[in-house]
Amino acid sequence: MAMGRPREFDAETALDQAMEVFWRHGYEGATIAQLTEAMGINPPSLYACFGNKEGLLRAALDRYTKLRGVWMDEVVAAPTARDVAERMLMGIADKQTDPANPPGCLLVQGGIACGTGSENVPFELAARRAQNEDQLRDRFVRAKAEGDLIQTSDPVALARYVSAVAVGMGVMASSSADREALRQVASVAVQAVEAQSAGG
Amino acid sequence: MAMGRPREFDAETALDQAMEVFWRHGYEGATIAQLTEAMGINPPSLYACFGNKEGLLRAALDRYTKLRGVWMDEVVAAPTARDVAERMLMGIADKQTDPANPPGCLLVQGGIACGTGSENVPFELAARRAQNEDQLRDRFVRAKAEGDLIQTSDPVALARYVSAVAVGMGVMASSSADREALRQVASVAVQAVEAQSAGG
DNA sequence: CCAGATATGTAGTGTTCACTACAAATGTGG
DNA sequence: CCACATTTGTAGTGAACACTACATATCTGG
Repeated sequence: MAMGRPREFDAETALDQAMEVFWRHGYEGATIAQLTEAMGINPPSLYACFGNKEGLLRAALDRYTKLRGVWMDEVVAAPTARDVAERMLMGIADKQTDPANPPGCLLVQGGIACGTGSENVPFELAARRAQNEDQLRDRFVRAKAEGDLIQTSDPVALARYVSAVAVGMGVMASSSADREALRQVASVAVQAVEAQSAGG
Repeated sequence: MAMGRPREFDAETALDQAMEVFWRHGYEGATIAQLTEAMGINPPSLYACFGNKEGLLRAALDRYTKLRGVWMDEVVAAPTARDVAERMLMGIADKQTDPANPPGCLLVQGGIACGTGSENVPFELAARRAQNEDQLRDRFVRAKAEGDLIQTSDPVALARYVSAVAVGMGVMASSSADREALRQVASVAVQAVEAQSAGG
């Protein structure tokens, strides 16, 4: 009985636009005015759909990590730990300098430090980064079990390491590092994984 | 002829307090009210001494990089490229989890992404990080000339790599990574430098 | 002791922020 | 066609922000 007036905008398309604004300006740097303009809607529509600014960020993060999760599945499908690291870091070098997106990574750009009232935003981002790290860790645990990584290697530390390099590359990308520079970093970084690989 | 009323606070002590606030909340997240309270002064004193909020940040960054520069000199004094990397990254693991300071690194926490009107803050931070990278690069160039690094190694890429790892560790530290986790990352990271070292 | 100069504390300034009342518009079920 | 439910656009709301006018206080040089 009575379904109400239908929404006139597509939530996912609007989220993509919001994602870009957060990505470029960070959570605190992004204003509702910028967000609504990018999304092509007015503030009341935003609040009716996403609750508040933080709810919008969470929705954007959900969408970001969902897209990214598909890619991560391809990454961990690489045959060896070394190839996983290389595929991940080289892919990140390309993605973080893709002109179709703002530079860097939303999970870093979103907000490393925030002011009073937004203290949980950095934690929110950290939790999403931790998901990637867990996925890497599981893959490296398997690599060690398969004898691909040497027995003295620590899969947890390796996953942390690759994750840290990825974050560092994201910060570099956001401060105008070019693709070649990021690839150089990735190339060197992979050598540490090689050093823990059997026959490497 | 008439020197005026003397300042009642010590500028460097006040800067240390401001530094901590920027470190913890980022440039945009830090408010003048928080800054003045931490510094123990009133807004007019702040503006008379530092110009504006951005001027205060620059002064805090100057002080931060000055203190850090002393430490970096010790780092590059290590005998080999490998030891330079180890000393730097292990030292960072300790410093970024020192309870005497906010977690992470001011040059990252200060603001990776900022809103309209503060666009140059991220560049300001990036420029300071680049100084460290340059210092590392010079050291690695020397290491290669000395035969400490193998002839196929790229000192520029190596410096970029170590710098990227340091930044990544900073982000990890700010999201509650403990000292042991950072040391693990440092330990793995050093292996990439070892792989480019003569006799490594 | 006085004039010039700078610092300080109080108490604001205008602006921008996230967020929302409200009425009009647009749909559905009976 | 008629309640009813929900969305939309306009136009604000109070709060927080960076920053400052101004009177007072505290110094130096003569």
